[in-house]
Amino acid sequence: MRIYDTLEREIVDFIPRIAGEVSLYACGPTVYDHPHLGHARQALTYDMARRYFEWNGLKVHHVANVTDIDDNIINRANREGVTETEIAEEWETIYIEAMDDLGILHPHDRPHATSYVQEMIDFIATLLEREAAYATESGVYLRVRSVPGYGDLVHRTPDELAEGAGARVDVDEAKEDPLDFALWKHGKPDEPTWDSPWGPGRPGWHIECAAMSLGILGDGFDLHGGGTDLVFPHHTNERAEAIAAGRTFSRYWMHNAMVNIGGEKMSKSLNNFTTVRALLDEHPLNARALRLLLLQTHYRKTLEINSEVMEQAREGVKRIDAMLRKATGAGITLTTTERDPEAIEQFRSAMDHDFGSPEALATVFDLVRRANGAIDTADADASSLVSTAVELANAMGLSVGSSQGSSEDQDDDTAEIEAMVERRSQAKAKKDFAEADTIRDQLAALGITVEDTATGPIWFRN
RNA sequence: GCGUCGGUGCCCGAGCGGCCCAAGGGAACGGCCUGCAAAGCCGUACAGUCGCGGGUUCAAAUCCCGCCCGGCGCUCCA
Repeated sequence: MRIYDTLEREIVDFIPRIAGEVSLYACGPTVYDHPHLGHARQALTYDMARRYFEWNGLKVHHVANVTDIDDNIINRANREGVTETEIAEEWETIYIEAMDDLGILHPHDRPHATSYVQEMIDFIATLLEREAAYATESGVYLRVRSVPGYGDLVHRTPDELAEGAGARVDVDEAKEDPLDFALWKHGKPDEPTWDSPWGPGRPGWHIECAAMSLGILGDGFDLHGGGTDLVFPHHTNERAEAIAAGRTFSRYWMHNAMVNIGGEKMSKSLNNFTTVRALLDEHPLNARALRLLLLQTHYRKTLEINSEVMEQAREGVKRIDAMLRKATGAGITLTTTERDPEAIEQFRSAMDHDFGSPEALATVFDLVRRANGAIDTADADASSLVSTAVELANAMGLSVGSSQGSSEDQDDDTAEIEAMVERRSQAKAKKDFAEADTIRDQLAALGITVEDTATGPIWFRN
């Protein structure tokens, strides 16, 4: 397995800390608003990675945090006149529901910043002991220039980073250096606080991820991921905190590219975002179509999402579904014993190269085409081709053939539909095509498509 | 401005120096199948070339240099 490592800035061999196991930390959301397509891409990227590792038989420990205290949450709580906890809980629930609907596997651990305050305090105490941090009247700060290799992740020296820093950030006169950032902020009125050796206050920046990732996964864990916009300052500073504390941090860094809309990054601040919920509500196939669209684009490439590409992706999903429908109609059942070894090898080879999901998916679609042909000609290979296609698609979370969509609420009229399909067959047998077509139109009006196959008609909901 | 990533057919988008006269998906066109459809299969046109100009190499979409254009980062941000 080879992965593009942001730190090395090249594709490197990925060798887990413990053979056969992968520890993965993917920065999760700050919960104060709807997740948008950018969050979906982030979550889907690491879901893909995790699924692929697991498909390969690796034991994955996937950690994704929830940041449940920060300025945005405090601001929203004050604006709405409720507590920070209420805001965080409300939006975390909405976030998790959205991710569930996207078919994203739950991380094995979902730590909350507010549950790790003591660990953060201990962490900061260590930094002070090592003189990598200092206290002022406003809080505790990391002495950034004391950290060896600071800026390596963004490939900038502290001096280069300092060029813009003073101009953009309010310069706190008490800080030794403009680059230094708060590890602990002393409490202000109208803010929740925790007791600490430095007085009541709250955690500063980046420290929650450093404390939680090392706390749960331990030193030298394997892989740390997030969006490219987190490389600086978030990941750079998390890493600095860990190094300054004498810890070994993540050994590989992965960053997914942004989702663009209208040529610009989708983001809260630009207010140009589409929420996951809005996309999901727009079409029942969109959860799977979004996953397909993202998988068809390499995770490190910026992707523009609009209604046109979503429509194209939905057609792709339909193509895979149609194959399975056709196979089922022809009496083919999925097997776990027969496989197309060549396709499996191609798939694995593509994914092993820095998660080459677009190429991996190309082998799936090749399989779909070959399977369709085999079904048409009643070829003996049909069953293994179909099974392999379904297995590989599902390895990427495309939910082929599972209880996708709304299977439970569609039972009430099934008998009626089947009766109509039967009447149409009888009409066809009597060569009463006008009647047959009338029934087909009626079914279409109910959102039902009927397809005639060599083994009789099959129907499905659009 | 500095840093970084990218510019491939009608659209999306792979392509890890020779297996690329460039994958896969979508759309289009023709044929087969069908009572007609749908789905599917087969085939065709699309990129004679991979933003532009140089260079390295026996060989470049793939490496190097310059230029043009765009994204992202330098600020909360997935």
